[in-house]
This record gives sequence, structure tokens and C-alpha cells, in this order.
Amino acid sequence: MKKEDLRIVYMGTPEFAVESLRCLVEGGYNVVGVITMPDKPVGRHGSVLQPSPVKQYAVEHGLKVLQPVKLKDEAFLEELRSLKADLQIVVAFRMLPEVVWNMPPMGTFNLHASLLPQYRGAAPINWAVVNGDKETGITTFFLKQEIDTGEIIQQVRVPIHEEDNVGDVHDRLMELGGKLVVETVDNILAGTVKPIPQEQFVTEEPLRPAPKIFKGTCRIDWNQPIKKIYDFIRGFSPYPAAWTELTSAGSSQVLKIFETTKEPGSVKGTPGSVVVDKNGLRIAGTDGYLNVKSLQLAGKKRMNIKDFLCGFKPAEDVRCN
RNA sequence: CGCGGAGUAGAGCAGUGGUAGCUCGCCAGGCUCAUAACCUGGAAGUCGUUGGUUCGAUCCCAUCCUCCGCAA
Repeated sequence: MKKEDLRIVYMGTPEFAVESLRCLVEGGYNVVGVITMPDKPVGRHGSVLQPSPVKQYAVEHGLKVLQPVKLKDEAFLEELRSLKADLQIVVAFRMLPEVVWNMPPMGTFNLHASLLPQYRGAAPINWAVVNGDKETGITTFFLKQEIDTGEIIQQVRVPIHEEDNVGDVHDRLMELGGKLVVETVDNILAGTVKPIPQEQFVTEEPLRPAPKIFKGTCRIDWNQPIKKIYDFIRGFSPYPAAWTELTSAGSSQVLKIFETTKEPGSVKGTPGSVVVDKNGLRIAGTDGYLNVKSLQLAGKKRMNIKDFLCGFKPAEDVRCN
């Protein structure tokens, strides 16, 4: 079969999924349908609906778009069948019912942003950085019942640098992901694919999960080594951003922290203590300080530490909790 | 009509019913072996929009615009 004849249905939602779709479209593959999340309200006043990045791209390129609320809805399934897909590709979408991933004759494969079986779940990139890993990667695999457990098709390893934040890694993986998706499709077409069960990948490392991130997940615990806090902060930067509660003179507000440097050494006071001086704004961990370089106070814009300190007049009792 | 914060010099912030100040930056000069050092002087704001109240509004009221935190 030639690639022009292969009918592909693509499923995805965020920006991460746009890159792979673009690679397919620009590579001349026959994307016969795009499935994405329904438009969601965005903004602070409720009523404005925002299409997903994948939908925006699909519409711009005249692709057929389906936005089911329920993936098991019979009307949707009927429409999906009518697309007569040979192959389905899923990138950063949601859990699919078996009736969906089992539909196309050549199967359904997923691009996952980790070295499976490591970091199964919704937020693999964040957790790899938070845990201080030196390496992560991308994986294509065939879907099966349990999430992110299917047989692996291809994998690419990618380094995580000490200074990377999750945004950097995300962009790197996204770009490589697009290439890997195309490569995987080519190999499936060529019949050279030999899927490997994930059990054969198990290493001496314990498997880490990559659960969905909530607001509460991103709160900084200052009572730990600065290396841990440093990784935590860059693992959530720039989105959704690690935060702490800055208290001063009895009032408190949410402070997001985007970028820090580590300053090992003894600390005065308890973890969470704040020191403001010529050297910047430093917050104590258990074995040193984190020097904050970029932050955002609730109601303000994100700013660098220099600008922030121009107008920051802390009380004596200022600290983070 | 989801909740809330904010729009004042290039930047970050104060502040007051009688047209404004702080820190940093910038310009000029000085000082120093030297420093994100210090000293002196200076430029720069129709205090978000449009109305209203008032003798008078940046400050009070209304409206609109924009930005941001939470929630989705």
C-alpha cells in the first residue's frame, strides 16, 4: 500500500499533538479525519469558547473534524466507522474505549512522551523533570486495554539538561515526536514493525507513574533539599507553575516561581525563610537557598527578579509556606 | 452574566478631593585601586477610556477597554 492510500484518523488535543499532525499533513499522508475535544470555555467570564489547537490546525487545513463529548456515543462511532480508517494515531488525547482503538484494521498507535514503561499517565514530561531524570524520550506503541501499556513500536531517547525546564523538554519531545510518528507510519506500511511487549523493557529502575497534575500538586514543600525543590520548580515551569504562599505582615498571597538557582550552604531560620538583599530574593530549603530569578505574584504579570525587587517592600516577618 | 486583583515616568511600586512621589534604569558631571559602589545635578507622567458628582478629581460614582490570580 502506498502512503497516499492509507486512510489515517488522527486524535489529539493540545499543541503537543499539532506537530505530529502537521508532519503527517505536510508529509503527504492521507488524514481523513481529526478527532479532538469539544471547544471549551476559556477566559474569566465564562462564555467564550476556544477550539483546541489541533482543531484550529485541522480547520485551517480543511480536514474533517469530529468533536465527540462521549467516545462511546453510537452516533459518533457510526461517523468514525464511516471514515473507514486503516490506521488511527493518538497523540495527547484521552483514554479510548476498546471499540474505538480496535476499529481500524491496522490498529491504533499512540505517541507517548516518555520512555515507556516509565512514566505511564497524563503528565510524563513534568514528572521526568520533577524527579531530576537526566534522560527521557518518546515512544510509539499500540493501544491496549490498560493505559500506556501496549506493545512498543519505536522509542527515541532524549537528554534532559540540568537547566532545562519542562517547557524546553516539551518542545524538544514535540518536535522529535512528529518525526517519530511519521517514521512509525512508514514502518507500519513497510511491514517492518515488530511490537515488543513492555514487560521486556523492565529494568532495574522502579517504575515511576506520571499522574495528572492538579493545583495542589504544584505547591512547593520547602522542607526538603534544594536540589529537590529546584527540580520541582523547573518541572512545572512555565506551565502550570510551582507556587507557594508568600506571607508578609499578616497577609498572604500566591506566588508562582518559574526559575531559580541553587545556593548550597547553611541556612538561617527554618525552611521557607525569605532573605531579600542585594543578592536577590532567596528562600531557604533544608540545605541551602534557592535564589529566585523569575516569578509572578497573584494579580501581577510574570516578571524577573530585578523588576520585582524594585517595588517589593517586605515586612520583617516575610516567609513562604 | 462563576469568584477576585490590577491599570500612576522606560521597568516595578507608593500615594493624596486642590494636577504627584519611591526604588531601579536613563542622561550629564564628580569621586574611587576597585565594585550591580558612592555623591551631585537632570530629562521623563494630559495618574487606562468615556461620562457624572464637585468650586476643583489621578483620588468618589458609572461605563467601557486591557492585563492578571482562582475556577473550568
